[in-house]
Parts: sequence; C-alpha cells; structure tokens
Amino acid sequence: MRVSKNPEDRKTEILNAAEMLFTAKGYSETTVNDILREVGIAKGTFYYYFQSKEEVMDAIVQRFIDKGVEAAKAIAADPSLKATEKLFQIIMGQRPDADGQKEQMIEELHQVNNPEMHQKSLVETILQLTPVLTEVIEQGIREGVFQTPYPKETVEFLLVSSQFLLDEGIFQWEPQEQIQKVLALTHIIETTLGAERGSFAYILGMYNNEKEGKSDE
Amino acid sequence: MRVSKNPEDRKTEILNAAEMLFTAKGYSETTVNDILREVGIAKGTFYYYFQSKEEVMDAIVQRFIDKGVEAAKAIAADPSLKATEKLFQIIMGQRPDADGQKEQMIEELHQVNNPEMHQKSLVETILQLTPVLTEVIEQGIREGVFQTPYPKETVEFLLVSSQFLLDEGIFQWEPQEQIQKVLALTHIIETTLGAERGSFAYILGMYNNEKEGKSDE
DNA sequence: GTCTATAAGCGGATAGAC
DNA sequence: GTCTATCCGCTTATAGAC
Repeated sequence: MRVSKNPEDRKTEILNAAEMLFTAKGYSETTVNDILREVGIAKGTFYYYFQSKEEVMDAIVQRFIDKGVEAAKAIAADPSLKATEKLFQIIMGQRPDADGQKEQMIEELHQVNNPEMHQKSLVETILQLTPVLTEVIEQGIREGVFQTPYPKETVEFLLVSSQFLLDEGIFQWEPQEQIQKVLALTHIIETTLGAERGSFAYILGMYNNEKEGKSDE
Repeated sequence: MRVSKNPEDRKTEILNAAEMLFTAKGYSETTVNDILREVGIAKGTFYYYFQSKEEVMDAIVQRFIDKGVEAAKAIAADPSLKATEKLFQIIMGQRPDADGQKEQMIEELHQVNNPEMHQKSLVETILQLTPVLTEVIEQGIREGVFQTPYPKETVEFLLVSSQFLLDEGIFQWEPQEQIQKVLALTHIIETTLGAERGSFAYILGMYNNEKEGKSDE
C-alpha cells in the first residue's frame, strides 16, 4: 500500500519518531531500520527526505535549540530584569519560571550518548546566543555596571567555557568540583566584564539553593 | 607465511599505518581493509589487537596528546622563562623553537573529519594541561605578577575557551575574527589573572608576526 | 599467545523500478 | 514520492596453523 503525505508532515513525522528513539536508546544504537519501522515507511522514503541519519540528528538539534534561544531572547527582552540578572540566567541556562516541559527535553537531549550531536548543539547554541547576550552586555555598559573593550568576544569566551566546561557529558566533575567551578565562573564573569565584585553573589545564592534541594520544607 | 612479532611492535605498526592513512584520506574514508593491506596482516589480527577501528583512533590521539603535554611540561620547567611567557606559549600552543614536525601533525589531525576524536583530544589535553599550568600560575602569584582566588579554575576556564573557541574544526571563523579573538583572549587572560595590563602585549606581537608571514625578508 | 583465512551478519546508503 | 533490491564497510565468528 502506498500512502502519499504532505512533505512537511512526513518530515516532521520522521523527526518525531527519530527524536523519541534517539532519546530512548541513543543515537548510534538507533538504526535507520528502527526509524522506518516506527514511522512505517521504506528505506527509500527515508533517504528521499534526509540525506543521512546524521542529517536527521541535525534537524532535531536545530529544532531543539530554537526553543532554547527563544527562551533566552525572552529573558533578554524582559524590562524588569537588570543586565546582571539576565546575563547570569542565560549563561547558567536558568529559566526560573519558564514552563517546565522544555527543561525536561534539555535534560534528555544532554544525556543522549552522542558526542557529535552534543557538540553541534553546544556550538549552535553559542552562535545563536552570542548576539543576544552581547546586546545585554552593551546594555550593561550603557548602564555603567559593565566595562570591557571586547563585549562580543567576552560573551563568546564566557559562553564557550560555561557551556563546555560545565557540561556533564563532556567533563565529569564531582559535585563539589562543579560547585567550585560555578563559584569561579561567577568571579570570572565579574572580572572579565569589569563588574563590581559581588554583583552576582546574590544570584549565585539562588542558584545554589535550587541545585541542592530546598532547606525549608 | 606467518610472522610473529613482539606485540608492542605489532601494535605500533598498526597505529603508524592507520595514522598515515587517517591523515591522508580521513578517518571514515579509510577502511579497515586499507589498514590491513598497508600493514600486511589479516583481519583477525587487527581485531586481536584492537576492539574496533575507533579504538585505533583513540590510541593515535592519545599518543599525539602525550607529545603535546610533554612539550608543555618542558616549557613549564624552563627556568629562563617568566610565568607570563610560559602561560602564553602553552595556551596558544606555541612552541617557538620546538622541532617543526609536531606542528604539522597537529594540522593533519585537526583536519581528520571526526568530531568525536576531536573532542576527546581537546578534553584530554585540557585535563592533562591543567595541573601543569596551575603550577605556572601559582609561580606567577608567588612572583607577584598574578593574582586570583581561583588559580586552578581560571586555568581550566582559559584552556577550555582557547582550545574550543579557537579550534578551526569546531568554529569556523574568518581570519579577521580569529585575530580579534586572540586579542580579546589576551585581554581576558590579563584580567582574569589579575596581571598588569599589557603583560602579554609584547608576546602577542611575536605571535602575530609568526602567523602573518615575516615582514623582514 | 599470535596469526591466517574465510564467511556471514548488520547497518548505512544508493539505484532504479513503479 | 515511495518502494525493493543491492552494495559496501565494520564487525563477529569459526576453524585451524605456528
């Protein structure tokens, strides 16, 4: 039986099935045949829509990143937040009151055992987040709380180091080391941006409380 | 005809052949059969020594990193160099008077089209370089030229950002952007380490001269 | 323990018929 | 657009020689 569908729908169908399988079993453990079975199509159809299994992964990553960048843009556009708060929230990937569903997806995708997908996702995120954050820094410079001759490059350096160094899939730090690194990063953010010492200290307190479980329950 | 060899020699033989082929044709374009033909062994022998083609890749990367770390240790141990010089040379991967053969190997390995190998190599390098550089920083602190409450973490931060951000295989920057990033990194090194502004300026001059071709020829 | 030879399985990718 | 058939490369298995 041959069923023709709207190309976009078919593509989305494949992506959804693949995403489910990739997150459940991992990328390399998922075969193209698995995807075919799940969607109910033949191999030729799959390769009509995607050039390779990897291209499917790329599309999923892209879909996923778009959501994260949107969240960051929302934070950046929030007029009630100070530049320091925006910065810290975006860099730490903290979205205090965003809907919780996305967070789960991030968790899952991070744990997918696939260095390649992982790296691509980090790189794309950094590239897309850079202009957003640079704008925040320049806002901070105008407000007089930040000061640096290299706003864009500093953002890139901070993003790269926080995304890669604090990523649990790339480096495996002990919980204690992780805390130490967040402390250090806070200090480094302050110094590289020429912010007043302690600008991020109170935000850091919030971050730690969330991570270590609430003490007031 | 059967030839028995010292296991270590055999292993090295396979690694050498594989490294040559990987750098010549790329990892995925090199088949296990290619390696067998080159070394002159049977398939069973290959899989007797290595569990997979990827394991061969890992071993090559490891061999390669060990050399780089040795070079860094040599720089760190050189009593004629100041802490600032040691730091900059190691972070920029500059070995001014080391034998030039290694540099070529770096180029080649960087171009092998394999993100996973690449990432592993960077992570390993960072992990092994951290203690070496941390010692240099602490030397600098004792000498009074550096000042930071987080020497180790700052080293990690600088290594991660320089290794990943300046890596041509991960981000593809225009030459001009690349230069801008090196300038910014220099500034960031100075501020994060609490060094005097301009401490690295003269070293930076050396770096640029080398990269852009000599003007006095 | 080291090595050869061969065959077969599996998964990604392609060609070409419908 | 969709399918079936097929290829190619990594990997495993087997059986046996030195």
